[in-house]
Amino acid sequence: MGDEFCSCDILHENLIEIVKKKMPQEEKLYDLAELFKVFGDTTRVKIISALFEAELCVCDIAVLLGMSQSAISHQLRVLRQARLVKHRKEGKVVFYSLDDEHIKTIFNQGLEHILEPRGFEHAVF
Amino acid sequence: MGDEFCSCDILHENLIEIVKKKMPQEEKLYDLAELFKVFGDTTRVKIISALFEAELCVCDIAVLLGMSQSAISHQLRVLRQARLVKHRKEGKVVFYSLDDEHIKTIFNQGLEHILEPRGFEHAVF
DNA sequence: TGTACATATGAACAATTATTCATATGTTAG
DNA sequence: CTAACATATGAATAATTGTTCATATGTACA
Repeated sequence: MGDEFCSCDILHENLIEIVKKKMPQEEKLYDLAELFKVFGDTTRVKIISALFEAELCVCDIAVLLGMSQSAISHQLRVLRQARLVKHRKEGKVVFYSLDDEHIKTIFNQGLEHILEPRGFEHAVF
Repeated sequence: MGDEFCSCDILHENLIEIVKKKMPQEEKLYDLAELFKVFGDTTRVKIISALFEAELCVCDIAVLLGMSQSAISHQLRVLRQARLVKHRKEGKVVFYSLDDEHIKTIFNQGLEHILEPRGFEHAVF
């Protein structure tokens, strides 16, 4: 190995302990990663972005994104399980809409981040 | 197929057009998904969460998370490329810290979402 | 100059995940 | 009850991605 110990550990040992204590529970961080995983797919981001504008049925979304009904339905299930969208049934048709205010904040902050101009440190030459 | 058309399309045709026009560019949505993908991994969420508390070197993080130096280094690269962390070199040691204010908002909104009590619609019996 | 050490990186493997295809469920209209 | 339709879902496949292992880079110090 050789990965286990390094002089650096000794130097920052206390700091590591302090940080460890301040960090949220392991389980919370796991759930948080699961949540962001849901945002981390182009199809789902597009669906969310569409539902930002209006309530839509499954078929609308499929047409809008040019994808199969099945693919959309599978992704809507993921979004539902993460409680990001809610659904309303009207006869055969199921309408989906956003379920949460946090989504808008997360989404917009994400957009702001990617639109931010790059500093020197990040320049890709 | 049979997925291509449905009566539903005809009903909401106008709505689809309106939504399509309002949605951000395809490319932006792709980048956004890429950004969230970076948040969507337990190891990286833990790293971010640790850097919330203090600037740390690679080795500190490896010890803190009980993972190999290599694994951490690979993940730090991903975080760097997404401009979520910045680094500062001091001799052999490289210190990492958070690079962006949006991260904190995104992170906290995410936490609020997962900590939110579940409504009836989402109850898992 | 050479050794020790912190970090970075390439390749390979294992695990996860999105989409497709086929089919099931549930609702409406005849 | 049956046919038509919107949506959901299971299984399989294809693509993506995280970690490991081995090794490279670059800095400090003797």
